[in-house]
Amino acid sequence: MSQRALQDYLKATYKLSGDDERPVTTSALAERLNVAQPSVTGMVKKLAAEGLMQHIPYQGVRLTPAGRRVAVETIRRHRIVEQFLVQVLGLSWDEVDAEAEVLEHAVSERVVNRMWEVLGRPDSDPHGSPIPPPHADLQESRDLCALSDAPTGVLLRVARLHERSPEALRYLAGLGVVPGGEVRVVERAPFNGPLMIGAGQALHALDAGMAQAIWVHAEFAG
Amino acid sequence: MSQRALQDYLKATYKLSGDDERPVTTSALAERLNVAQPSVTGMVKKLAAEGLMQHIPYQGVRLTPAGRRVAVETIRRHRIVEQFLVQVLGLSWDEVDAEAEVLEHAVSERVVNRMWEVLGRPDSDPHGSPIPPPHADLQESRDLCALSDAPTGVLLRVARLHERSPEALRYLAGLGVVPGGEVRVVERAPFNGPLMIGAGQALHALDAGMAQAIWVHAEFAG
DNA sequence: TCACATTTTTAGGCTAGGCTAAAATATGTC
DNA sequence: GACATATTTTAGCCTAGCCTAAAAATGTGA
Ligand SMILES: [Mn+2]
Ligand SMILES: [Mn+2]
Ligand SMILES: [Mn+2]
Ligand SMILES: [Mn+2]
Repeated sequence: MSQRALQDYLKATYKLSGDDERPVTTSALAERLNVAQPSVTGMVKKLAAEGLMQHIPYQGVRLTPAGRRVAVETIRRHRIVEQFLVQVLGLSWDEVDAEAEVLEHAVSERVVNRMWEVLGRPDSDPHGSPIPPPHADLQESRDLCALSDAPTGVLLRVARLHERSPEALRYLAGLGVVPGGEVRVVERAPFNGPLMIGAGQALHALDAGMAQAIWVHAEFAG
Repeated sequence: MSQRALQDYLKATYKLSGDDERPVTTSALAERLNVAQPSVTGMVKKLAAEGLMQHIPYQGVRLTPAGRRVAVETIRRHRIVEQFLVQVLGLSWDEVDAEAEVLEHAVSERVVNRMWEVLGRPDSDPHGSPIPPPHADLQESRDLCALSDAPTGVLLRVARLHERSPEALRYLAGLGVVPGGEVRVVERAPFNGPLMIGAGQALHALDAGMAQAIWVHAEFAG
């Protein structure tokens, strides 16, 4: 198996599985990886044979501890590369994801750790996602909740942005929604409708899907 | 075709072809790329169909102008990455070649040009090989000759080291042979035998093959 | 509990980039 | 100019990673 395919499958499984490590369907993987469902079934069998996944036919897949380690190391490389591209090479934070999606498979452990050192051992990437120390595990969403699930009226601090398209990120930044910034949910339309959010002085309508990509600190003692 | 295969084949052809752009045999490519000869014939046909090479069966291959451009851009990325790994990330100059061999296919034009700017637009890599400006052509061995062809007794300045193994590079550095350093050919054994070279105070015997990897300025006005 | 819609896997095929063994071509020697 | 030898190409095969269409398993609701 190519490193690229292997790492992308494990990473996608990890991200879809969540902190509670619930099983992931092959169709969810297919959608996330932009490949057909039978392609996923084929790859999943190989990854299971390698001991990186557990596959229960018709049920779904789960990462083994070994698979989880590969996934976490790949995500760590991705985030360090992103931070490096922004801090050292001056690329803009909304466009580094695509570059990192390739480079995460090409940088060696030595190179990525040197990057991390040169950056001063940062603990998060340009989108607010955590960077663990070498070989450490990753706790993704400690004390965070999506803006779509956040209480109304409370002042909240933005922790991370999960949206990957540069356009979406620039749009959110234009609204004042950036990691470390403040937002308030003013009103929530019923039936999973758009949210009215306050950021700075202004009030904006925000699609519910986009609100899921915005993670805020659950308790904001601001 | 994958970018990786395409770029490595064109790069190898460029390097084996030399400044006079003489035709390259498929067996020479096979040896350089560590693949079997029939694999090269197959790839060469595809690259010729893409307009990147001209293939005359049983004779050899030559790069087209388009193929040469791809080769030069790939070599440029390789050398900028090497210099960046040494200068910014602190890797040692004898071990960056292997890293660059992978990264040269993964860094985008934007990233490599930012690296070049951050480095202060260097005109050579850690081994003394030239780095052209963006989109410029490459003149590899202007006024250089291999130590194996250099005149005896004359003080020479080392321009570049073509050897790729870290062990060989460290050995040469241990002898005092580094880009920018000085050497003198004291004696040359007949039948392409070893050379006696002077570097600093000391005198060393050097294999003729290794002497081919050392390029010196043809006229040293030192 | 059984029919039906949905999800997943299997079956079979394709391209890329390798391989070995056999056939074709080129070259050096007499 | 003919032949032996070396080089190169062709033929046929393999694995990886993708695809579509068909078959099988799942689970829903009457
Ligand atoms: Mn990736
Ligand atoms: Mn990120
Ligand atoms: Mn390469
Ligand atoms: Mn170099």
